[in-house]
Amino acid sequence: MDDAEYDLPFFHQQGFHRRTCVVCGHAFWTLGDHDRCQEAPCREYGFIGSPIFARPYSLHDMRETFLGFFEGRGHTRIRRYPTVARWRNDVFFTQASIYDFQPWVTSGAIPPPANPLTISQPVVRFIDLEEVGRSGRHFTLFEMMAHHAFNRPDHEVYFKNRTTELCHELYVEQLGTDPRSLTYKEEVWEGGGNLGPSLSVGAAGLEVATLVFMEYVRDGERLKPMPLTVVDTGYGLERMVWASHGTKTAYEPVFGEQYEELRRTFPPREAAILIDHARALNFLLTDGVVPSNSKEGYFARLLLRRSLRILSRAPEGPDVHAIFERAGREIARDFPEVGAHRDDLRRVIEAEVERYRESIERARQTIRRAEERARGAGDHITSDQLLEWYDSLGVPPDLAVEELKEPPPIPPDFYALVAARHENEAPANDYAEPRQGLPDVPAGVPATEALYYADPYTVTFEAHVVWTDGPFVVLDRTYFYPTGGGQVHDVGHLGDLAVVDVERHGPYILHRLERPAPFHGGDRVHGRIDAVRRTQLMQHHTATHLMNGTLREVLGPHVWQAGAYKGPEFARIDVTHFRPLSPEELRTINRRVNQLVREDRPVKSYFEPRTEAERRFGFTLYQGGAVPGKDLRIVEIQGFDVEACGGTHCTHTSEVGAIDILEVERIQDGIVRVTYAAGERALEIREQHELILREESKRLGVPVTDLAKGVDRLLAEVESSRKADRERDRSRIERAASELLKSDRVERVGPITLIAAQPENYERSELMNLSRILSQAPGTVVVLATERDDRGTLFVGSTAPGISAVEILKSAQAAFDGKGGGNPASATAVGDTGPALREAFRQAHAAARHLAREPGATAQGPTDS
RNA sequence: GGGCACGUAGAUCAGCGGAAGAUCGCUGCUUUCGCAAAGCAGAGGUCGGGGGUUCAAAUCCCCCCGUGUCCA
Repeated sequence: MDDAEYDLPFFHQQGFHRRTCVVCGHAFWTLGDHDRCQEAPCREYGFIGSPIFARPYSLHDMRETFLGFFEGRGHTRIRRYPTVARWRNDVFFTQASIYDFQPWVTSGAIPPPANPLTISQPVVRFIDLEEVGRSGRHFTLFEMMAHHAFNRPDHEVYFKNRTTELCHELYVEQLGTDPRSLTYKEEVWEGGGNLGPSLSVGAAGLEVATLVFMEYVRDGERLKPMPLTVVDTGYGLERMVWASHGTKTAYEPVFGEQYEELRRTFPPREAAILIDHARALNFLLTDGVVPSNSKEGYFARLLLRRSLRILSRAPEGPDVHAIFERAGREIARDFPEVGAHRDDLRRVIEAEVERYRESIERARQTIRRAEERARGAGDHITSDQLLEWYDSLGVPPDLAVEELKEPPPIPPDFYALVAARHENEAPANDYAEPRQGLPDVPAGVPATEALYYADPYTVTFEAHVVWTDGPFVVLDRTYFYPTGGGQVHDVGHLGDLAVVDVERHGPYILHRLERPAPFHGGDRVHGRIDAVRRTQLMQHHTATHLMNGTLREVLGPHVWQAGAYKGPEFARIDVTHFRPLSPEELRTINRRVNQLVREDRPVKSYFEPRTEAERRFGFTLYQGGAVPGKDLRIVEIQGFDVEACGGTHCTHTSEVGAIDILEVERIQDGIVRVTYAAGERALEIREQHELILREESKRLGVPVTDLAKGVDRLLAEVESSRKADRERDRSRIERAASELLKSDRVERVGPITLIAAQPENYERSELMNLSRILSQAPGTVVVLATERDDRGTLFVGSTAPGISAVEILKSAQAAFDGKGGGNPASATAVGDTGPALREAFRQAHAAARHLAREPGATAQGPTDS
């Protein structure tokens, strides 16, 4: 980055000079006479015991001071975004305030909610989890204070100079920092293909702000200026509060009294972890994360289980709910939504605590059994086993060691070894790929006016072609709905040609025709939408909002939409929930959702300024993911459900007709999927089902109401006939056995009873059973041969301990080219038929007779074996 | 999203290429005035589903389905 990037008029006006840090080598600007930048590790902390601000601040005071300062300087205060970044698929959590505006605002696709703006954004970072409680300054969740400006060529708000000036003014004039103690270190920021200069602001060893200027796009080796430049700043609120107190760690002023109290029971590190995790969980659960074994849910589980593990070491201490709720009440003073559904969150935590208990109990059993087995084998549990248990059973190594009589040592680098087990795994997914295969519309083509928002009922219209490319057509205005928001696209006709697909592409709506478009720019075309399909899509979409609201109502406000699909055949919604739905819950949901249909509530769709909509309805608006932009399209089912949504909807709930739940499944831990049909499709499916019921009841000859009984009867019949088959086989074999036992096939050879026979057409398993019956008495050797399906089978069974069935078999196998083997008790080989088989049988018989005469042959073996 | 582990009798699990098992529970009998308990006997299994390898698969391989867990 060019030095000139940092050479700001502000620095010169104020009399800053540029130095180079003797430690890190970075250039920095200062009014003082430092030879190094004022950030650790280049210099040690200097604010402990001597705060750098004029007075101590609480979190609340500092937040208000910051936001007020920027409001006083032309910024609009924006509400926080959820800590779960549902609007992005490259990350789970909001890790910086700028995440709120990526990718739509920062790419220029959608205008920011305000410009410039200021915000306090709680952010979650798991990268430093191990440092929490240890370093005295790390948190899983912290508030990133920020002021942002988005500059377009035609509208410059402010950039580097003003940003730096504002920052300096905040610290010096508002907070009373000695201007000579501040250093502005030159750095380069890079991320997501963009980069730009940044200034890291240090004071007394602390990095008190980062000022990032997103300015360039990397284009190979060259840098291209961005059409939209962005001021991205970050000020750690907890850090600022800490610096205002100058305490030993940041935890005292941030965690306050609760920290003092917990420290009476727990060491400082554990007390800090407990509160830190409780704070983060309060935000995460409020924002709709349900603890689970994958994705964002796992991080919530991790925090909770770490806390439970600590708490289990102090059984007399407070329980997890007490700590969680205490922390929640503290947060609710400034973020009321966090305290709003405490009972519901309590249930979520209870369910998770229960699962943890079960999981630990299971693990304990496994450990005990494994050790018994190992000891039985004269072996012991290895450190490697501890690793395996942690990975596959979730047993913390210290717990495993507690449980073992002879524990192995826990490797000092245990968690590094765990990480090593996972290092060859696929990396996390990236930004969403832009939709493939759509042509780029050249600049200058006017944006498509989307008419379906205002009027979802019109299905025929006139419009002008503004651009075409092969089968793709862009009109000046359209009623065709493009795939989006989980709703599939319309189909229909433009002129005589079928529209097979409709996609949104930037500001354009692309109609894809069945074949290349014969249109030219300026042509007037007649559009006709498949009204039946559109109506069905509208019914499914409105049904989905009804279902979503009902699920929240019945299951609790922890329920958030985690995905949805509205097609012409059926619709489905995935929601966060901590256990499968019970039949009673399902019934309640079914009743309620259809009641709402019958109530014929008005459904209003309208645009509203974002800040206003958020103020009125809160974050549950964003069920389909956060929608940036100044104005939101609101779909409001009167008195029931409000969501930001771009889909086509019925205007009254009765138009949905009816909703039939088709299927409920747990698609993953923490996510429940409900599939249903509405309107005409609900009727169709109901008719299909009824037809099936009627036909099947006719087939079974029972009334529909007795179908279950009929099926039970049928299954019982199947079962008993299978049993009868088995019984018949058994008695046939038993008969054969008793005939054999009476025949001259039985001979006594010394202490051994030898039975050799060649029954006809037996299966291998039948031979085995026959032999089993024949050799019930100990000291019996059985040799059997049979032919079936052009294969000869030779079977030897032995209950004489000294005589090995497999040995006898081996001696005869070659005679009929038999393949097989076995053990001393039983052996089988399959090979040729005819004379070869008879020869093998003869050899086996002879070998058995020979072995029986050997001195080692006994009828009774050692009884203890 | 990926790795690993696990799905065997009503329950908890063993077996991990050669003739499906243990414990508890269940049923019956013995014993008892009755209960508990004990003893004896018995019922209960398409070894999650589907392909494959093999003379032979609960066991090995592949694909599904389900559960648990760890990591991103």
